[in-house]
Amino acid sequence: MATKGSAVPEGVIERLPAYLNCLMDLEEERVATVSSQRMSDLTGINAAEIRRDLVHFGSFGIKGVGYDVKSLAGRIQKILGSDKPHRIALVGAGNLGSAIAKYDGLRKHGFEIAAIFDKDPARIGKRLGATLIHHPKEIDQVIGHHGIYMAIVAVPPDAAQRTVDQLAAAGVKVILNYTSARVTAPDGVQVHNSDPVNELLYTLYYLRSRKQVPEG
Amino acid sequence: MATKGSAVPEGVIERLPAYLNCLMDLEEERVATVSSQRMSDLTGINAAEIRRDLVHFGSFGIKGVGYDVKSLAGRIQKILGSDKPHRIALVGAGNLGSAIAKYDGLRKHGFEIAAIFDKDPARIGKRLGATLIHHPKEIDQVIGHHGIYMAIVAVPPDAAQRTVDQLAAAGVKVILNYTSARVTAPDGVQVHNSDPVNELLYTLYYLRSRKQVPEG
DNA sequence: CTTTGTGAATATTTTCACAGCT
DNA sequence: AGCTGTGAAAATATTCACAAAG
Repeated sequence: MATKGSAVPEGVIERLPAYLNCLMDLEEERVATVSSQRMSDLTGINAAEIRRDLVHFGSFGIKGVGYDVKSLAGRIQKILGSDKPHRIALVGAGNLGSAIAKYDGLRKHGFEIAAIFDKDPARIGKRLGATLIHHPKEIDQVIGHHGIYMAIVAVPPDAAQRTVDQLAAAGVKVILNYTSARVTAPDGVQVHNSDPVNELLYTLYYLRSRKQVPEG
Repeated sequence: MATKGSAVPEGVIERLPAYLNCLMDLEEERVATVSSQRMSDLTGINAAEIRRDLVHFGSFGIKGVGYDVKSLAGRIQKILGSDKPHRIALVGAGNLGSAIAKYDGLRKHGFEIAAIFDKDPARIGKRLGATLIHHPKEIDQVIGHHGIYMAIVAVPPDAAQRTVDQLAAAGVKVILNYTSARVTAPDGVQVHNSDPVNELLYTLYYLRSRKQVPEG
Protein backbone atom coordinates (compact mmCIF):
# COMPACT_ATOMS: atom_id res chain seq x y z
CA MET A 1 0.00 0.00 0.00
CA ALA A 2 0.77 3.67 0.02
CA THR A 3 3.25 3.12 -2.79
CA LYS A 4 2.52 6.68 -3.66
CA GLY A 5 -0.01 9.22 -2.50
CA SER A 6 0.81 10.81 0.85
CA ALA A 7 4.10 12.56 1.40
CA VAL A 8 6.92 10.49 2.84
CA PRO A 9 8.33 12.06 6.02
CA GLU A 10 11.81 13.49 5.65
CA GLY A 11 13.13 11.32 8.46
CA VAL A 12 12.29 8.22 6.46
CA ILE A 13 14.32 9.42 3.49
CA GLU A 14 17.24 10.26 5.75
CA ARG A 15 17.26 6.72 7.12
CA LEU A 16 17.19 5.00 3.73
CA PRO A 17 20.96 5.40 3.17
CA ALA A 18 21.56 3.63 6.49
CA TYR A 19 19.39 0.72 5.39
CA LEU A 20 21.10 0.64 2.03
CA ASN A 21 24.59 0.55 3.55
CA CYS A 22 23.56 -2.20 5.92
CA LEU A 23 22.08 -4.23 3.07
CA MET A 24 25.12 -3.74 0.84
CA ASP A 25 27.32 -5.02 3.67
CA LEU A 26 25.09 -8.06 4.08
CA GLU A 27 25.13 -8.63 0.33
CA GLU A 28 28.91 -8.66 0.42
CA GLU A 29 28.75 -11.27 3.16
CA ARG A 30 26.51 -13.37 0.89
CA VAL A 31 23.56 -13.13 3.28
CA ALA A 32 20.35 -13.84 1.33
CA THR A 33 17.61 -12.64 3.67
CA VAL A 34 17.44 -10.39 6.69
CA SER A 35 14.81 -9.66 9.33
CA SER A 36 13.93 -6.18 10.49
CA GLN A 37 15.29 -7.23 13.89
CA ARG A 38 18.68 -8.07 12.41
CA MET A 39 18.74 -4.77 10.57
CA SER A 40 17.81 -3.08 13.82
CA ASP A 41 20.82 -4.66 15.53
CA LEU A 42 23.07 -3.49 12.71
CA THR A 43 21.77 0.05 12.36
CA GLY A 44 20.52 0.86 15.86
CA ILE A 45 17.11 1.81 14.45
CA ASN A 46 14.03 0.22 16.02
CA ALA A 47 12.76 -2.81 14.08
CA ALA A 48 9.15 -1.60 13.93
CA GLU A 49 10.35 1.73 12.62
CA ILE A 50 12.32 0.03 9.87
CA ARG A 51 9.27 -1.96 8.80
CA ARG A 52 7.07 1.13 8.89
CA ASP A 53 9.61 3.12 6.90
CA LEU A 54 9.80 0.50 4.17
CA VAL A 55 6.03 0.14 3.92
CA HIS A 56 5.89 3.74 2.68
CA PHE A 57 7.19 2.42 -0.62
CA GLY A 58 5.51 -0.98 -0.83
CA SER A 59 5.44 -4.40 0.81
CA PHE A 60 8.90 -5.80 0.27
CA GLY A 61 9.02 -8.41 3.04
CA ILE A 62 7.95 -12.03 3.30
CA LYS A 63 6.18 -12.90 6.54
CA GLY A 64 8.04 -15.46 8.59
CA VAL A 65 11.17 -14.97 6.47
CA GLY A 66 12.19 -11.34 6.29
CA TYR A 67 13.49 -9.27 3.40
CA ASP A 68 15.48 -10.43 0.41
CA VAL A 69 18.77 -8.58 0.85
CA LYS A 70 19.56 -8.12 -2.80
CA SER A 71 16.13 -7.07 -3.97
CA LEU A 72 15.53 -4.71 -1.05
CA ALA A 73 18.89 -3.04 -1.70
CA GLY A 74 17.84 -2.63 -5.30
CA ARG A 75 14.47 -1.19 -4.33
CA ILE A 76 16.03 1.38 -2.02
CA GLN A 77 18.50 2.37 -4.71
CA LYS A 78 15.58 2.89 -7.07
CA ILE A 79 13.69 4.94 -4.47
CA LEU A 80 16.71 7.15 -3.83
CA GLY A 81 17.73 7.30 -7.45
CA SER A 82 21.17 5.79 -6.93
CA ASP A 83 20.40 2.90 -9.27
CA LYS A 84 21.62 5.19 -12.04
CA PRO A 85 25.08 6.80 -12.07
CA HIS A 86 25.43 10.47 -11.16
CA ARG A 87 28.20 12.78 -12.27
CA ILE A 88 29.73 15.12 -9.73
CA ALA A 89 32.05 18.09 -10.02
CA LEU A 90 34.87 18.53 -7.53
CA VAL A 91 36.36 21.96 -6.97
CA GLY A 92 39.74 21.94 -5.26
CA ALA A 93 42.38 19.31 -5.93
CA GLY A 94 44.56 19.76 -2.84
CA ASN A 95 44.89 17.22 -0.07
CA LEU A 96 41.18 17.19 0.70
CA GLY A 97 40.09 17.16 -2.94
CA SER A 98 42.51 14.34 -3.70
CA ALA A 99 41.18 12.33 -0.77
CA ILE A 100 37.60 12.84 -1.94
CA ALA A 101 38.46 11.87 -5.51
CA LYS A 102 39.93 8.60 -4.23
CA TYR A 103 37.08 7.92 -1.79
CA ASP A 104 35.52 4.58 -2.66
CA GLY A 105 32.24 5.38 -0.89
CA LEU A 106 31.33 7.62 -3.82
CA ARG A 107 31.88 4.98 -6.47
CA LYS A 108 30.09 2.37 -4.39
CA HIS A 109 26.88 4.36 -4.80
CA GLY A 110 27.36 5.23 -8.44
CA PHE A 111 28.74 8.73 -8.01
CA GLU A 112 31.39 9.59 -10.57
CA ILE A 113 33.75 12.53 -10.31
CA ALA A 114 33.30 13.77 -13.86
CA ALA A 115 35.01 17.14 -13.60
CA ILE A 116 37.69 18.61 -11.36
CA PHE A 117 38.69 22.24 -11.00
CA ASP A 118 41.67 23.85 -9.30
CA LYS A 119 43.23 27.25 -9.77
CA ASP A 120 46.81 26.06 -9.18
CA PRO A 121 48.57 26.23 -12.60
CA ALA A 122 50.77 23.30 -11.53
CA ARG A 123 47.69 21.09 -11.36
CA ILE A 124 45.73 22.25 -14.39
CA GLY A 125 45.95 19.82 -17.29
CA LYS A 126 46.98 16.95 -15.01
CA ARG A 127 44.69 14.18 -13.86
CA LEU A 128 43.36 13.07 -10.50
CA GLY A 129 42.45 9.46 -11.04
CA ALA A 130 41.14 9.51 -14.58
CA THR A 131 39.71 13.01 -14.48
CA LEU A 132 41.32 16.07 -16.00
CA ILE A 133 41.83 19.14 -13.84
CA HIS A 134 40.45 22.39 -15.29
CA HIS A 135 40.79 26.02 -14.29
CA PRO A 136 37.75 27.23 -12.28
CA LYS A 137 36.96 29.77 -14.99
CA GLU A 138 35.79 26.81 -17.04
CA ILE A 139 33.24 25.72 -14.42
CA ASP A 140 30.28 27.07 -16.37
CA GLN A 141 31.32 25.56 -19.66
CA VAL A 142 32.40 22.11 -18.40
CA ILE A 143 29.46 21.66 -16.04
CA GLY A 144 27.02 22.72 -18.72
CA HIS A 145 28.63 20.32 -21.17
CA HIS A 146 28.38 17.34 -18.79
CA GLY A 147 24.96 18.29 -17.41
CA ILE A 148 26.31 18.12 -13.87
CA TYR A 149 23.95 19.03 -11.00
CA MET A 150 25.98 18.02 -7.95
CA ALA A 151 29.28 19.40 -6.71
CA ILE A 152 31.73 19.10 -3.85
CA VAL A 153 33.65 22.17 -2.69
CA ALA A 154 37.09 21.52 -1.21
CA VAL A 155 38.82 24.85 -1.72
CA PRO A 156 40.39 27.16 0.89
CA PRO A 157 37.70 28.79 3.08
CA ASP A 158 38.10 32.26 1.57
CA ALA A 159 37.34 30.91 -1.90
CA ALA A 160 34.28 28.95 -0.77
CA GLN A 161 31.55 31.54 -1.37
CA ARG A 162 32.92 32.51 -4.78
CA THR A 163 33.05 28.86 -5.77
CA VAL A 164 29.48 28.26 -4.63
CA ASP A 165 28.33 31.30 -6.61
CA GLN A 166 29.99 29.98 -9.74
CA LEU A 167 28.54 26.51 -9.28
CA ALA A 168 25.04 27.85 -8.66
CA ALA A 169 25.32 30.05 -11.74
CA ALA A 170 26.35 26.99 -13.75
CA GLY A 171 23.13 25.23 -12.72
CA VAL A 172 24.37 22.95 -9.93
CA LYS A 173 21.50 22.00 -7.59
CA VAL A 174 23.26 20.20 -4.71
CA ILE A 175 26.51 21.40 -3.17
CA LEU A 176 28.48 19.64 -0.48
CA ASN A 177 30.57 22.28 1.25
CA TYR A 178 33.69 20.79 2.80
CA THR A 179 35.21 24.06 3.92
CA SER A 180 34.89 25.67 7.33
CA ALA A 181 33.26 28.71 5.69
CA ARG A 182 29.50 29.13 5.95
CA VAL A 183 28.14 29.89 2.53
CA THR A 184 24.83 30.92 1.05
CA ALA A 185 23.22 29.87 -2.20
CA PRO A 186 20.16 30.96 -4.18
CA ASP A 187 16.78 29.29 -3.72
CA GLY A 188 16.65 25.94 -5.40
CA VAL A 189 20.26 25.16 -4.59
CA GLN A 190 20.82 22.94 -1.55
CA VAL A 191 24.01 23.46 0.37
CA HIS A 192 25.14 20.81 2.83
CA ASN A 193 27.87 21.82 5.20
CA SER A 194 29.94 18.80 6.07
CA ASP A 195 31.52 19.89 9.30
CA PRO A 196 32.84 17.05 11.43
CA VAL A 197 33.77 19.47 14.16
CA ASN A 198 30.09 19.86 15.06
CA GLU A 199 29.95 16.17 15.79
CA LEU A 200 33.03 16.38 17.97
CA LEU A 201 31.53 19.36 19.75
CA TYR A 202 28.35 17.73 20.85
CA THR A 203 30.10 14.56 21.93
CA LEU A 204 32.02 16.74 24.37
CA TYR A 205 28.78 17.40 26.22
CA TYR A 206 28.15 13.72 26.76
CA LEU A 207 31.74 13.00 27.65
CA ARG A 208 31.67 15.52 30.42
CA SER A 209 28.32 14.48 31.80
CA ARG A 210 29.70 10.95 32.06
CA LYS A 211 32.73 12.33 33.90
CA GLN A 212 35.02 10.72 31.38
CA VAL A 213 36.94 13.89 30.78
CA PRO A 214 39.19 15.59 33.27
CA GLU A 215 37.22 18.55 34.59
CA GLY A 216 40.21 20.82 33.90
CA MET B 1 15.82 27.12 36.55
CA ALA B 2 16.41 23.69 35.02
CA THR B 3 20.09 24.59 34.81
CA LYS B 4 20.63 20.91 35.30
CA GLY B 5 18.24 18.45 36.88
CA SER B 6 16.01 17.06 34.11
CA ALA B 7 17.59 15.44 31.11
CA VAL B 8 18.20 17.69 28.13
CA PRO B 9 16.89 16.14 24.90
CA GLU B 10 19.59 14.95 22.55
CA GLY B 11 18.25 17.09 19.73
CA VAL B 12 18.94 20.18 21.77
CA ILE B 13 22.58 19.22 22.26
CA GLU B 14 22.92 18.48 18.56
CA ARG B 15 21.70 21.97 17.69
CA LEU B 16 24.03 23.79 20.07
CA PRO B 17 27.00 23.65 17.67
CA ALA B 18 24.85 25.33 15.01
CA TYR B 19 23.99 28.14 17.41
CA LEU B 20 27.63 28.46 18.42
CA ASN B 21 28.85 28.69 14.84
CA CYS B 22 26.23 31.27 14.04
CA LEU B 23 27.18 33.32 17.11
CA MET B 24 30.89 33.10 16.35
CA ASP B 25 30.22 34.40 12.85
CA LEU B 26 28.20 37.30 14.27
CA GLU B 27 30.94 37.99 16.79
CA GLU B 28 33.42 38.23 13.95
CA GLU B 29 31.11 40.73 12.25
CA ARG B 30 31.14 42.77 15.47
CA VAL B 31 27.42 42.27 16.03
CA ALA B 32 26.63 42.85 19.72
CA THR B 33 23.14 41.41 20.13
CA VAL B 34 20.97 39.03 18.17
CA SER B 35 17.31 38.04 18.30
CA SER B 36 16.10 34.47 18.09
CA GLN B 37 14.45 35.46 14.80
CA ARG B 38 17.75 36.56 13.33
CA MET B 39 19.38 33.35 14.48
CA SER B 40 16.49 31.48 12.91
CA ASP B 41 17.16 33.18 9.58
CA LEU B 42 20.84 32.26 9.81
CA THR B 43 20.45 28.65 10.94
CA GLY B 44 17.10 27.63 9.49
CA ILE B 45 15.91 26.53 12.93
CA ASN B 46 12.55 27.88 14.14
CA ALA B 47 12.92 30.90 16.46
CA ALA B 48 10.68 29.48 19.19
CA GLU B 49 12.67 26.29 19.13
CA ILE B 50 15.90 28.19 19.59
CA ARG B 51 14.50 30.04 22.58
CA ARG B 52 13.16 26.83 24.09
CA ASP B 53 16.47 25.06 23.54
CA LEU B 54 18.43 27.77 25.29
CA VAL B 55 16.06 27.92 28.25
CA HIS B 56 17.12 24.38 29.15
CA PHE B 57 20.33 25.91 30.44
CA GLY B 58 19.10 29.18 31.88
CA SER B 59 17.61 32.54 30.87
CA PHE B 60 20.25 34.14 28.73
CA GLY B 61 18.14 36.65 26.82
CA ILE B 62 16.95 40.18 27.51
CA LYS B 63 13.31 40.83 26.65
CA GLY B 64 12.92 43.47 24.01
CA VAL B 65 16.60 43.22 23.09
CA GLY B 66 17.68 39.68 22.35
CA TYR B 67 20.81 37.79 23.29
CA ASP B 68 24.26 39.19 23.87
CA VAL B 69 26.28 37.53 21.12
CA LYS B 70 29.54 37.25 22.99
CA SER B 71 28.17 36.06 26.29
CA LEU B 72 25.77 33.55 24.71
CA ALA B 73 28.62 32.12 22.64
CA GLY B 74 30.62 31.78 25.85
CA ARG B 75 27.73 30.11 27.65
CA ILE B 76 27.25 27.56 24.89
CA GLN B 77 30.98 26.81 24.86
CA LYS B 78 30.78 26.19 28.59
CA ILE B 79 27.74 23.94 28.19
CA LEU B 80 29.44 21.90 25.50
CA GLY B 81 32.81 21.95 27.16
CA SER B 82 34.64 23.64 24.31
CA ASP B 83 35.68 26.56 26.50
CA LYS B 84 38.71 24.46 27.38
CA PRO B 85 41.15 23.02 24.81
CA HIS B 86 40.94 19.33 23.87
CA ARG B 87 43.73 17.21 22.50
CA ILE B 88 42.97 14.86 19.61
CA ALA B 89 44.88 12.03 18.03
CA LEU B 90 44.92 11.64 14.25
CA VAL B 91 45.66 8.28 12.69
CA GLY B 92 46.60 8.43 9.01
CA ALA B 93 48.72 11.21 7.54
CA GLY B 94 47.88 10.77 3.87
CA ASN B 95 45.88 13.26 1.82
CA LEU B 96 42.85 13.09 4.10
CA GLY B 97 44.85 13.16 7.32
CA SER B 98 46.87 16.12 6.07
CA ALA B 99 43.70 17.99 5.17
CA ILE B 100 42.25 17.33 8.62
CA ALA B 101 45.44 18.44 10.35
CA LYS B 102 45.28 21.72 8.48
CA TYR B 103 41.56 22.21 8.99
CA ASP B 104 41.01 25.49 10.81
CA GLY B 105 37.56 24.50 12.06
CA LEU B 106 39.24 22.29 14.64
CA ARG B 107 41.43 25.02 16.06
CA LYS B 108 38.54 27.48 16.06
CA HIS B 109 36.82 25.33 18.67
CA GLY B 110 39.89 24.59 20.72
CA PHE B 111 40.70 21.16 19.34
CA GLU B 112 44.41 20.51 19.05
CA ILE B 113 45.94 17.68 17.05
CA ALA B 114 48.36 16.52 19.71
CA ALA B 115 49.47 13.22 18.20
CA ILE B 116 49.65 11.84 14.68
CA PHE B 117 50.22 8.24 13.63
CA ASP B 118 51.03 6.73 10.23
CA LYS B 119 52.58 3.44 9.32
CA ASP B 120 54.45 4.76 6.26
CA PRO B 121 58.17 4.78 7.20
CA ALA B 122 58.69 7.78 4.91
CA ARG B 123 56.40 9.85 7.14
CA ILE B 124 57.44 8.67 10.60
CA GLY B 125 59.62 11.19 12.39
CA LYS B 126 58.44 14.03 10.15
CA ARG B 127 55.93 16.67 11.16
CA LEU B 128 52.47 17.63 9.96
CA GLY B 129 52.10 21.21 11.09
CA ALA B 130 53.89 21.18 14.41
CA THR B 131 53.02 17.62 15.33
CA LEU B 132 55.40 14.70 15.08
CA ILE B 133 54.28 11.58 13.21
CA HIS B 134 54.62 8.31 15.14
CA HIS B 135 54.29 4.69 14.14
CA PRO B 136 50.86 3.28 15.07
CA LYS B 137 52.51 0.76 17.41
CA GLU B 138 53.10 3.73 19.70
CA ILE B 139 49.40 4.60 19.92
CA ASP B 140 48.98 3.16 23.37
CA GLN B 141 52.04 4.81 24.82
CA VAL B 142 51.62 8.26 23.24
CA ILE B 143 47.89 8.50 23.89
CA GLY B 144 48.35 7.39 27.46
CA HIS B 145 51.10 9.93 27.92
CA HIS B 146 49.00 12.83 26.59
CA GLY B 147 45.76 11.68 28.23
CA ILE B 148 43.99 11.82 24.87
CA TYR B 149 40.32 10.72 24.73
CA MET B 150 39.33 11.73 21.18
CA ALA B 151 40.66 10.49 17.87
CA ILE B 152 40.12 10.82 14.14
CA VAL B 153 40.67 7.82 11.89
CA ALA B 154 41.82 8.61 8.34
CA VAL B 155 43.51 5.38 7.31
CA PRO B 156 42.71 3.09 4.37
CA PRO B 157 39.39 1.25 4.90
CA ASP B 158 40.99 -2.14 5.52
CA ALA B 159 43.02 -0.72 8.42
CA ALA B 160 40.04 1.03 10.03
CA GLN B 161 38.84 -1.68 12.41
CA ARG B 162 42.36 -2.49 13.60
CA THR B 163 42.97 1.20 14.25
CA VAL B 164 39.72 1.59 16.18
CA ASP B 165 40.62 -1.44 18.30
CA GLN B 166 44.00 0.05 19.15
CA LEU B 167 42.50 3.43 20.00
CA ALA B 168 39.80 1.89 22.19
CA ALA B 169 42.42 -0.21 23.97
CA ALA B 170 44.42 2.95 24.58
CA GLY B 171 41.44 4.52 26.35
CA VAL B 172 40.03 6.78 23.61
CA LYS B 173 36.32 7.52 24.21
CA VAL B 174 35.25 9.31 21.02
CA ILE B 175 36.31 8.22 17.55
CA LEU B 176 35.48 10.00 14.32
CA ASN B 177 35.71 7.41 11.57
CA TYR B 178 36.52 9.01 8.23
CA THR B 179 36.87 5.80 6.29
CA SER B 180 34.18 4.08 4.26
CA ALA B 181 34.50 1.00 6.48
CA ARG B 182 31.86 0.36 9.11
CA VAL B 183 33.58 -0.34 12.39
CA THR B 184 32.56 -1.48 15.85
CA ALA B 185 33.87 -0.42 19.22
CA PRO B 186 33.40 -1.61 22.80
CA ASP B 187 30.71 -0.12 25.05
CA GLY B 188 31.68 3.28 26.34
CA VAL B 189 33.44 4.21 23.10
CA GLN B 190 31.40 6.38 20.72
CA VAL B 191 32.11 5.93 17.03
CA HIS B 192 30.85 8.54 14.59
CA ASN B 193 30.92 7.57 10.97
CA SER B 194 31.42 10.66 8.91
CA ASP B 195 30.02 9.62 5.57
CA PRO B 196 29.09 12.51 3.31
CA VAL B 197 27.85 10.13 0.67
CA ASN B 198 24.75 9.44 2.76
CA GLU B 199 23.91 13.12 2.50
CA LEU B 200 24.35 13.06 -1.25
CA LEU B 201 22.21 9.94 -1.43
CA TYR B 202 19.18 11.36 0.21
CA THR B 203 19.34 14.59 -1.68
CA LEU B 204 18.95 12.49 -4.82
CA TYR B 205 15.45 11.57 -3.68
CA TYR B 206 14.40 15.19 -3.50
CA LEU B 207 16.13 16.09 -6.72
CA ARG B 208 14.29 13.44 -8.61
CA SER B 209 10.88 14.19 -7.18
CA ARG B 210 11.62 17.79 -8.20
CA LYS B 211 10.61 18.90 -4.76
CA GLN B 212 12.38 21.59 -2.86
CA VAL B 213 13.65 20.31 0.48
CA PRO B 214 11.68 21.96 3.29
CA GLU B 215 13.34 25.30 3.84
CA GLY B 216 16.67 25.12 5.58
C1' DC C 1 7.38 -21.24 14.81
C1' DT C 2 9.00 -16.83 12.65
C1' DT C 3 8.36 -12.36 10.93
C1' DT C 4 5.81 -8.84 8.40
C1' DG C 5 2.56 -5.05 8.26
C1' DT C 6 -0.36 -2.13 11.02
C1' DG C 7 -3.98 -0.10 14.32
C1' DA C 8 -3.50 1.92 18.58
C1' DA C 9 -0.91 4.02 22.22
C1' DT C 10 2.89 6.78 23.71
C1' DA C 11 6.42 9.97 23.53
C1' DT C 12 8.73 13.61 21.65
C1' DT C 13 9.39 17.59 18.86
C1' DT C 14 7.88 21.62 16.84
C1' DT C 15 5.08 25.48 16.45
C1' DC C 16 1.74 28.90 17.84
C1' DA C 17 0.39 32.73 20.41
C1' DC C 18 0.70 35.81 23.98
C1' DA C 19 1.72 37.51 28.85
C1' DG C 20 5.11 40.19 30.62
C1' DC C 21 9.55 42.54 30.67
C1' DT C 22 12.71 46.24 28.68
C1' DA D 1 7.86 49.89 20.02
C1' DG D 2 10.60 44.75 20.20
C1' DC D 3 11.66 40.42 22.15
C1' DT D 4 12.01 36.61 25.47
C1' DG D 5 10.16 32.75 27.91
C1' DT D 6 6.37 29.58 28.16
C1' DG D 7 1.71 27.29 28.56
C1' DA D 8 -1.05 24.91 25.29
C1' DA D 9 -1.81 22.88 20.83
C1' DA D 10 -0.47 20.54 16.82
C1' DA D 11 2.32 17.69 14.35
C1' DT D 12 5.68 13.86 14.12
C1' DA D 13 8.08 10.15 15.52
C1' DT D 14 8.55 6.01 17.95
C1' DT D 15 7.15 1.91 20.08
C1' DC D 16 3.96 -1.65 21.43
C1' DA D 17 1.44 -5.58 20.48
C1' DC D 18 -0.88 -8.70 17.68
C1' DA D 19 -3.57 -10.60 13.65
C1' DA D 20 -2.41 -12.50 9.35
C1' DA D 21 0.77 -14.98 6.39
C1' DG D 22 4.51 -18.04 5.08
